[in-house]
Amino acid sequence: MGALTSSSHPSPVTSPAAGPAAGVEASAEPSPELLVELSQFFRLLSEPARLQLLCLLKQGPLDVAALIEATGFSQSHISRQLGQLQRAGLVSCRREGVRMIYAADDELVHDLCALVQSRLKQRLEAQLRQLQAI
Amino acid sequence: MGALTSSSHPSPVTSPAAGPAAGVEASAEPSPELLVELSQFFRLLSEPARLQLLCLLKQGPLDVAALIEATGFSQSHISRQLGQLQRAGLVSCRREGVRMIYAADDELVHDLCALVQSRLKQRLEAQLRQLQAI
DNA sequence: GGCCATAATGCGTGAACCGACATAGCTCAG
DNA sequence: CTGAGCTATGTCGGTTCACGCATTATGGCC
Repeated sequence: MGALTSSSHPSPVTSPAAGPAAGVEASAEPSPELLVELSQFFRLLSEPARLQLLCLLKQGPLDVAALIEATGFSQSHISRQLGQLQRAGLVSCRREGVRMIYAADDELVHDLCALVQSRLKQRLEAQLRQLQAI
Repeated sequence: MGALTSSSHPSPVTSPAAGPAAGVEASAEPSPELLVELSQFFRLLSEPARLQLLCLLKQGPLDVAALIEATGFSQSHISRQLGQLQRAGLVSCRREGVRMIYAADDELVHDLCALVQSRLKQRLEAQLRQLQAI
């Protein structure tokens, strides 16, 4: 059963975009480890709380108390999220007496957010046009 | 208790990057809805399986069977992930007889992956230098 | 019409993780 | 040294979600 399918069609599509032939095997495919690392990075950004922390820190260094005040989350939660972001190198912290001052340590995040934001806007506009066309 | 600390330093940091003053309130802060939408988008990329599907489709349109073959996941799982990606507009599908041909429908994802990948590489190199310095 | 292949959907299980409460650790004032 | 404030961590309940199995829906072939 499986033999027929695998032998019958090297190119699974009949459209002109079938492919450049030859490289049936994974050619320019990223390694599983890279995929895992990429996904782990994106996972950090997949939580509104963490994104909010990054946005707040983008405007300047803040201590944990200020972040608690700004977000309304519990102290333990804030501290945990900051720990994750720090391990990923997205934020850095230093002691200021008894306080811990956190600072955004990576411009990339905001670039990514801006790119995605523009894409979301683009999609909404397209949906709007579709609605208006009807 | 807090009176002394609050009266002594309105700015929580003593470093030169204390802040632009004035805008203590959330000024250029994104709305919670936007944060949620951004996080939902990033969540799509927070799973190695979905990233792998996007990478495979980047090299050309493929049907579900080919994606199953390439990834080793179950058919139901592949179909579900493709459904999520399609709802987000990252992939598009068309019928080809009994087959469903999926195609990557957004260049942005690969740009994002490339940016993050370069960042990961950068971090690894930095760690390597730190190890060598010792 | 039935039959088969392909893809999509219900359902269940297990792990991962959010978020809060309680506790321990660290630093400074007295 | 002792107490008080700020932060990090152990623990736990609730939710989400990946992943596979079984079933259903859809289109081609006899």
